[in-house]
Amino acid sequence: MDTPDKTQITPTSNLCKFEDSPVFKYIDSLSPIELAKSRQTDNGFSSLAFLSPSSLFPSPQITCHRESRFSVKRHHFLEPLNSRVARSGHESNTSEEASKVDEHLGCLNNDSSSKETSSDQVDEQTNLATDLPRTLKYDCRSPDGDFEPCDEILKKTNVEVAGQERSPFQCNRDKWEERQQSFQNERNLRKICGIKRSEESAGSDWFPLDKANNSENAESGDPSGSCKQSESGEPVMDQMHGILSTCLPDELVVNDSGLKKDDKEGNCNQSNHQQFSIRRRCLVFEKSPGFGLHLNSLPNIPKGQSPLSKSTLSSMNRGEVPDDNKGVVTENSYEMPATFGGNEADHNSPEKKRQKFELVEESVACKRCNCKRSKCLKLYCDCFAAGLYCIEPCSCQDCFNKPIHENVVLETRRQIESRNPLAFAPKVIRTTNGVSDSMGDINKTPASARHKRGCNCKRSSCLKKYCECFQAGVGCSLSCRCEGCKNSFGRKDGCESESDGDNLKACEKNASEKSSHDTVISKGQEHPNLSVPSPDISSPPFCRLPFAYTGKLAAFFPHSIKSSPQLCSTQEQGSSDTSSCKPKLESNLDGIPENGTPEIPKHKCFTLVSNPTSPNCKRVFSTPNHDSTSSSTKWRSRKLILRSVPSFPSFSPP
DNA sequence: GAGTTTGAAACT
DNA sequence: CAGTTTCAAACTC
Repeated sequence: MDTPDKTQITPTSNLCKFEDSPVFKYIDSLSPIELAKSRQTDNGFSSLAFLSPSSLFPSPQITCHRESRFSVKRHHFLEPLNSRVARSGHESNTSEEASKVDEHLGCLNNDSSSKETSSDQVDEQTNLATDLPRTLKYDCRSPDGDFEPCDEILKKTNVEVAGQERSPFQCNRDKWEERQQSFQNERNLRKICGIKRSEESAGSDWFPLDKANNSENAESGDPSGSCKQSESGEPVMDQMHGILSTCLPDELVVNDSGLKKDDKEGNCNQSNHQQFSIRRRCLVFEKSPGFGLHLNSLPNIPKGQSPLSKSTLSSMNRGEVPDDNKGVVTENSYEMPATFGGNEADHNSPEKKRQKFELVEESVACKRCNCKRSKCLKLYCDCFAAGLYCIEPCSCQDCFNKPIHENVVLETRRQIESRNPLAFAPKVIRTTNGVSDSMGDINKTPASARHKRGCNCKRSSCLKKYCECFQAGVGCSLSCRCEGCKNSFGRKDGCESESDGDNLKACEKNASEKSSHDTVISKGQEHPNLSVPSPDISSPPFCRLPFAYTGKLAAFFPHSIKSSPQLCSTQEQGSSDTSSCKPKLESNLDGIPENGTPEIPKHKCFTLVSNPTSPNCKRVFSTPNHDSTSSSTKWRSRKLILRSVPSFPSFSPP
């Protein structure tokens, strides 16, 4: 009676088939159209993507949610009655938080056992159950274990369909199983490591995927004490990656490099899993228009408190995931949105840490809001705008920006982002290392940051905190429409302000060089292979490109930027990063104005700055014109990002 | 602390 | 896209 309807099954099967295939994955990533499609689907799937900001809404629900939906459907269609019965209770748990996992472990295990026995599982399945720890089993059954059902479906389908679709299914079956296993492993890992950690990692580092292997592997061995590999012998990471690809079309191909690398290096499960988790989160984040912090609000933070403690506390109070593992990570929690593209390298680098710390110190503390009529559900609310829940210190009234109203908050955010995808993106692109100095130079402002959209001051002369630029401690830029700008951090028109004549000259010089750089960059893009990843490259805190992509991409084009002494003079690290990734990307986007700063002449300024700094590189590429049409903007951004993939053929597996 | 000013956000 | 309104922070007293 539950015999799966072919029509119903087909889509799923096909989906698996396509996504499983490495070739298709690769093509998928290369094809903007396909990607856009899938994204739209995802978007429509749920607001999960939007919810993704782990820092804010650390709840594992996000991940589970997506997965669960997948699994539930299949269960209904394909699962044997007994299986469903056994699992029925389980499904209800799908949306439950990971924190409750333990509570259901026993139950789940039972379910899993029953299911495994009941269903004609392949030996692999059995083996998997045996090999995997309890938690893993749980995972299999858990709502998260959508893949198991899928696997079953596939198997059944294979039997039923036998000749018809046998080829495709057979071809992908193994992969599916592998992915399933890897998926389970990941879940297990997450359990072991603690969801929070993965979330933190997600919020903090994207790049870590690669680097994490080196550092984390050593530091955090696999709790289980063994490096796991899929039965097929294929590194779990690879499988996981495949799963990701399947489930999360958004994943950048770039990640593959890291994965592959991991595989080659024989990293342990934990790190891999962590990374995997991170990626997943990243993926989700990417989908989200962006959970950015309004950095301009950050400067308001009183400095009496310890950045770390403060940030941590803030995170906890606000319902964010506290960063327990890394002191520096606190920043992430705070910046979570912007940090989606965090770079592990940054964390590892002492200098980067210092910079981050400084940044945190500067901005972590969050001023409490005092909203009275907005219910803290509008961008008027600093907390809301920063992607944070209001907490006790807030003096707001009728506040809805609280975890208990998470749904409301998320929905509101979604709406706001639908209007303006960048609404929650960091307003200020801060370059601690001077990455955006390229831009800064152009603008002649000493501040190594810029307000993404620019201010619109009329009477404050940009000398008071009414001015977002001033408030953020950054100079005005060409993006600003302020009148009578006297921003002490840098006037929009002048390379003066604090800077002296030398700066002015430098500014001009930089501008000219910038042009040349652009040229170089363009060439580099044309010949991406020529670019060589730079190990030293670390993205500035503000320049967090989602996924490993950021780091990698940046790594590919540091040279072009560095070629300009001035641009890099201040701080090579960041500059290389930002510039590298930006120009590169921009080249791809030729003719496409960057979001929110369309007025800025690309070739004059590193308008790109806004982009690179953008919490999500995707945004970086989105066109300003599309701001109003959020969806279209998103798609385009993603397309662009994907297009950059070809630049890294060597890293991305075919 | 109340009132004013300011500019971003939201709305039309 | 421009103009207006709403809002909350910044500021002044």
